[in-house]
Amino acid sequence: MEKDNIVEKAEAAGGYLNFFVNKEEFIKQVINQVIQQGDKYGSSDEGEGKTVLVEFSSPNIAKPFHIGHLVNTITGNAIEKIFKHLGYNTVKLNHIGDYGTQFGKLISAYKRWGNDEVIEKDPINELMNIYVKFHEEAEKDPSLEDEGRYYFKKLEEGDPEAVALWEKFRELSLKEFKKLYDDFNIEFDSYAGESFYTDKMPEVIDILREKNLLKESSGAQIVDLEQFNLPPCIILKSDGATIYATRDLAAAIYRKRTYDFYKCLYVVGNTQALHFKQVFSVLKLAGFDWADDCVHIGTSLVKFADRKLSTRKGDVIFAKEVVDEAVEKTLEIINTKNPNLENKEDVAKKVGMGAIIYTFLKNNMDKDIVFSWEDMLNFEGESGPYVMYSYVRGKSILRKAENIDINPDLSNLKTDDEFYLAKHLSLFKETVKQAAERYEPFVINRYVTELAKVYNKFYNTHPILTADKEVRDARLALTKAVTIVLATGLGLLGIQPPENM
RNA sequence: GCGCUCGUAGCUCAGUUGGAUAGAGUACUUGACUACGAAUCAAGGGGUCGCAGGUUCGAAUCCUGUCGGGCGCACCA
Repeated sequence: MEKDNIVEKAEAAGGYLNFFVNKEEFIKQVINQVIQQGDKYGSSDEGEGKTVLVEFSSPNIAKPFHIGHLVNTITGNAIEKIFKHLGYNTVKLNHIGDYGTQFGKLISAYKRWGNDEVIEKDPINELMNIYVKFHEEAEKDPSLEDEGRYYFKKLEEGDPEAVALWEKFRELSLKEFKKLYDDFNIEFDSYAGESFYTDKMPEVIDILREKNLLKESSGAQIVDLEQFNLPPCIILKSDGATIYATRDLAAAIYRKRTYDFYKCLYVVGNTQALHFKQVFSVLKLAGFDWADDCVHIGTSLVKFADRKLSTRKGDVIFAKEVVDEAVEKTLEIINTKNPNLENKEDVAKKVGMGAIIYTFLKNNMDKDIVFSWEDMLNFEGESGPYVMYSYVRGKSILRKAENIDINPDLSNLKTDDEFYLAKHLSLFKETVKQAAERYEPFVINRYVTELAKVYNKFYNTHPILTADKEVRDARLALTKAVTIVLATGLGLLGIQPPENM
């Protein structure tokens, strides 16, 4: 054990060995460390020189961004920030769904019913509308399907008109998605989607063929994965076309070459667990040992308490609705509780976004997220606003303090509540590490919640500004340390707390 | 049928490598604003950790079985 002044004595008690710490010394060390390191507190250099790729969000163009995508986006964003805090060089990849027969259908639909004016106004919904219309019409007139396939073929062949239309859809969609990413302050390093890998797939097939891994089965080319106790992975469909597994293989190889990643994290819905097991296994069979560095982080399915969300039945929640509701609700609360607040809209947005992020990162990903407007918009108790409010109160006190001793005597922090706070602050680094090891942002979420809770208790029982000067200054230092860690922790989740609310 | 996963308070969930009397929030009841911001705090009731075996000084945690829910199981992604 490291020699320091913290452990005072140790004694055995009923089969346990109890250590007694020198609280005074402990508190001093923790608080000084937090204040010195500021927003670097809890960081580390364990990731130095290592690149971690995080693939997340990955919406399909020309389709609405629903709540499932939102959960995924928020989760991936937090994971990236957590790894970054640990010193890793991180790269955020948005593997856009921009390839497939569906785009042939969309081109066909556009040529039939597309109206540029309407599309400019509300691109995704209008593209969605004509896409749905295509399917309705195709029920009556099956020849439409052929037309869709025809245009997809054109697209693959590089036909200028088809390509131009596809690019237009892609641009319009991305523009729309970026609005949402802006709301959450998310920026991607790459939008290389499925289409980006089209010309990289032949090589994958060559590699697999060369290693004798490809087998013919019912007309399709597959890789047998029986030794892994997995169903076979289809590489080429019986019509000779590629499939998403092929694209994921090409993407993985491309990424390894381009970034030489230490880890490649796929933040994708839990429902695709088997798919990733198959893809990683194929890579392994092909001799790519780095397949072990590829990790599927399966995000939670979102459902209602009594039923599951169903796109088909129109029982869906769009990301935009969630954002709008949260901001509106926050504005209402501000208007009743703090009507004179400046920049209400800005604050409402921060608090609203924070509430959403908090809700989605509240529990571990093995469980489904039971969505309820009531819970999401309840800003009391364990919630984003609760933690942000604790931060805001701390900052408010710090702003009011005058004539502070920059280097206060921290031995004035004698109460249990103060000790618990210091104790909790000391746990931050370990918490960040654990969140990364488990690939679970909720670990951070629980941490900041607990810290806020302990601070609120302290706040409610002990005077800060009105305490004797020496005690006051020590408590101010403690408050400062708490606000630093709260802001850092929230930041790792992608939550930006306001200074007032 | 097979694989993965979950089952802890009315509800939503913590409880990582087995340890002291199983914890939060919510909801409900009650108390605290002439106090640094009440989006806060304090107090109370609420449990066969799905069930049954097993491993051992000790199991919510590990093993086996079983029941129940979710997801997935070749040419969609």
